[in-house]
Amino acid sequence: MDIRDILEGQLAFFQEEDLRKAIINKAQIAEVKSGAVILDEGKYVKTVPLLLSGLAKVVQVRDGKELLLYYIYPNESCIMSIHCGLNELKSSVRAIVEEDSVAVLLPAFEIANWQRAFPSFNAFIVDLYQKRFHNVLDAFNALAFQKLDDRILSLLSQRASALHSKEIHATHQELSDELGTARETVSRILKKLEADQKLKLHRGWIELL
Amino acid sequence: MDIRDILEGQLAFFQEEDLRKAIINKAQIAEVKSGAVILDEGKYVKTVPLLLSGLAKVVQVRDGKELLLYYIYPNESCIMSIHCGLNELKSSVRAIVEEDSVAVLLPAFEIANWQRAFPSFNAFIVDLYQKRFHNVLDAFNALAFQKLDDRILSLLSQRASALHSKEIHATHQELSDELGTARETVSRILKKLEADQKLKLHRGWIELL
DNA sequence: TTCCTTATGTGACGAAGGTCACTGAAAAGG
DNA sequence: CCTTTTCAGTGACCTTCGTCACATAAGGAA
Repeated sequence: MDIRDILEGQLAFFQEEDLRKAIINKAQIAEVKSGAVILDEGKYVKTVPLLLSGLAKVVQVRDGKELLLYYIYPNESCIMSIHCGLNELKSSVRAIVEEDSVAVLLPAFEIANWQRAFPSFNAFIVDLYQKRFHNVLDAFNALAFQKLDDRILSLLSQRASALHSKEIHATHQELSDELGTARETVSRILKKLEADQKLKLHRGWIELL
Repeated sequence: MDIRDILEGQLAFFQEEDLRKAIINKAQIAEVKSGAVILDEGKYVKTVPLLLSGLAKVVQVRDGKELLLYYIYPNESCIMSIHCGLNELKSSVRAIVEEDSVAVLLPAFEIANWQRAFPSFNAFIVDLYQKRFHNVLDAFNALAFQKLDDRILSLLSQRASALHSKEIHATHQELSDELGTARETVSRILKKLEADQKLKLHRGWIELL
């Protein structure tokens, strides 16, 4: 089966055929390995990734400290890329691939045109803004009102549901990074949560109960 | 001069005449006093306010604690109202008028129609999402990476520039509410900032230096 | 096995802020 | 003026976390 046909199918939520054609003609397909940085702070945006499969996360970075904002799921794009592309801004966040992914790379300069020309593309962007706005508000709330043990539990169940599995493969260090806190603190709290029968600890992975 | 003419002028950034007409026909004008709550958490949204003059703030509330998200300036609307209106969601935030304001109240059920029919209305909404997204990210960053003294200074200069004045009329209690912190702490830090010649304290107001 | 790397556990200590309990000073309203 | 509110200042103490300094333990690799 031709790659174009696969794309045509994957992009069915773009109703206009002309739009799908335009995307297939102008965009590239990229396989991206886990750990790759799709978008980095301080950089200008040339292409906007649209995730076909896999998983990516968007984090806020500041003097070494990283803080999770939200995840990008298949059939979603990175609103910060679009945002920066549209306004020729530098990114203030970093996007990192969590699981090996396949993405369509849309040229940034076409975004505004497509948005003007195709209602379903505009709807796609507005919808994305809405979702991310919500995500960032949630992240804000977590930071503002929840204590670390709740935030850790939330993060774990978020990851569990993202990967459809009760086993989260991550080190305490990785978790503490996403939460913007210290590894030791995460270890201590995880120990407490284990004592409370909420989870089971293993080297390198955690089992939610 | 007729109120309709004033409106026509104020709404000039909506390019389509049909849109301006529609707004003038379907919308109400309201004068809102300082302190009024335009949008409250847990409520459904019937009308979307578009601020003509004045100033409002949007805060996140949780068990009594309030936290400033961003301000709404003239010619802007409340993205959370739109968001909730479009998706028939309950609000999770509260919007409070800071300075006596005049607003056009747009019926929520028309928003989606107008957005579909009028490019400039769509652009208005997308633009608003962008701005607010940015604002919330900033709030998130402040919370995540800045210490209280910086956050207090930021808040004060934000308010100063919003009101075009170096005198901020607010009690320590009000400031601590917006920052989600304790009044005593704000008092202590303000004292320190005064000692550092960054500002001058008075009863009920603060002078930025 | 043995060695090495990486992940985790733990104690001691400190800093930032929140909480409580007052004190005193300014305005506002009789 | 005098009384009542409202605002602001202060000390003592507590909690949550971050930091530093190690001790261990689990897997790999040789």
